[in-house]
Amino acid sequence: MTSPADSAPAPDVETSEDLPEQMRVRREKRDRILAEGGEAYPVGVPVTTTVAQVRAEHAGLEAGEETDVEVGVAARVVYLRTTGKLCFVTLQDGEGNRLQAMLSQAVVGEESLARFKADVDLGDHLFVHGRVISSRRGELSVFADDWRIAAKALRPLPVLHKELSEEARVRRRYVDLVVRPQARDTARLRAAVVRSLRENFHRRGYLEIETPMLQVVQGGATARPFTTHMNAFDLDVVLRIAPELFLKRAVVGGIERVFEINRSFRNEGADATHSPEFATLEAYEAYGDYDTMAELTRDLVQTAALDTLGTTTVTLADGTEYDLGGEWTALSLYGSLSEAIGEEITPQTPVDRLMTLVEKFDLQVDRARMNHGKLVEELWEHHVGDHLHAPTFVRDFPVDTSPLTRDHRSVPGAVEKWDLYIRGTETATAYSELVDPVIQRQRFEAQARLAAAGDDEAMRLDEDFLEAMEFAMPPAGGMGMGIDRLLMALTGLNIRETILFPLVKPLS
RNA sequence: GCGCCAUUAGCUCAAUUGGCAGAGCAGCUGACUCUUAAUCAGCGGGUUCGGGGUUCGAGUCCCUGAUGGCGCACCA
Repeated sequence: MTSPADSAPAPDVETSEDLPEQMRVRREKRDRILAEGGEAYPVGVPVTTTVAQVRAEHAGLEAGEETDVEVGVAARVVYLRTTGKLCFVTLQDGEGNRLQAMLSQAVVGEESLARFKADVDLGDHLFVHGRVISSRRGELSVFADDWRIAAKALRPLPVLHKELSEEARVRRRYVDLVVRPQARDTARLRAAVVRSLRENFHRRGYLEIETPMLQVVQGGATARPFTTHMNAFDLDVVLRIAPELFLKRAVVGGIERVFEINRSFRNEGADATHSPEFATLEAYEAYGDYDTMAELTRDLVQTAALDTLGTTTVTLADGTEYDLGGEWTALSLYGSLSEAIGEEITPQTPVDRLMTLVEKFDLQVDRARMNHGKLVEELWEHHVGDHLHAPTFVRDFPVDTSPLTRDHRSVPGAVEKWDLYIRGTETATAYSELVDPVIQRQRFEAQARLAAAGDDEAMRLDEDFLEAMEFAMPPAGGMGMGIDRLLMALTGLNIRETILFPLVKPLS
């Protein structure tokens, strides 16, 4: 919003000589338009329809055929072909639909056509009014009897024939959206996928809620949080690393099927699969367990693929196909690791033996922070995880890396947790939730000891959460899925391409 | 955080061994009433990412900083 103080006439751009030629030229055009009493940024233009509608309603027009249908449309100029007395301009809307406009000197007059050539640039938003016709070559067109600049672009559009460099795409996504069809497709696919997920949950009787992003106690995952401060309470708070502990409070309160799709934040490295702010889905279902959540998750992913792409065999950005359909492989963490290294590893394998193996395979680990679970997961990742390609559930994890998961009903020392790997990337995780408040307190105390020993990713003891659990949470399955990761699975793109405006470092 | 590679016109990219910094599109001027990334003729446009150094001479070599990509580490 512009405050009154800001609306004073802008001073002339004194630095115009310093600007690149093309920006200087466009600023001069704007100034000239205003000086001649015209408008470079009118409050509105009298549009009567959209580019898409014109195309849809006149799809059958034959080459050279004319109609009496008069329309007013506005969109961005992406091509200009200014011949002597008949000019052609291609307009493109936000979805990439294009429509040609033709400006004939015989219709608009010599003065208007000259002004068009002088004032209109690639990238401007242009309004044209006229009859819908098909050109002699069969191009659907508006045969203009009037035109107007709807908004003047002061910066040149990049070339439409080459993709922007990867950095330029991310830094100027708005330009990327104009020039690159896949940028538009990805933004729309993301919205469609999230919609599919929501509708699926609603069909299942789940309630969507929003839980705090500003939290007093770091919990729900092992990760380093962003820290900040609330002045009014003089209180240090963290941006949430997961919504888990609040969603469970909701289950305690009787919201027995609950989900949230929202952002979490982790103050860790950023790479092709990690973003400091990322969208997750978390869902809890009372009287379910991790098997219930596996079925749910497979259906959510497969239905999202069918709803948005029409198939579970998705075509990735590199042209390869990836099959998300059918049943998915399930394997046991300990079993698959034992098989891979040819030695029986169980939840009872001592830390010393695991450390020996880690050294034998030359894996780098932070010795001070290692426990049984971290070592097993390290070994598993290198021997099994890195080689997974097809969608795979990896089941039954070590207890000491899963403080919110209940003990396995039949495997001593393990917990009922699975991770879902898609194209080798961890995309979702689920538990049979730990609901015994006494054991939960013991797990938190173990985490607190790690934190005291300097592990800043460890969970903190959340007394308020424990009190909630002491009012009894029903047995439940819980699941978390990365929305960005799901988009990656459906497209084969880097995480930064699935996020419209990812965090980028300032240039200066 | 560590290592490797990259950064050149508005955009996408060239530039041999250290020897006059270029192309396509875009821009400007002119021609053209059915073009399709229009065409034709002509003309402009550069802090070669910033700073420092070596050299007669640096886009190119050295040091340093910034940003990005990839790999490793951490993580979902």
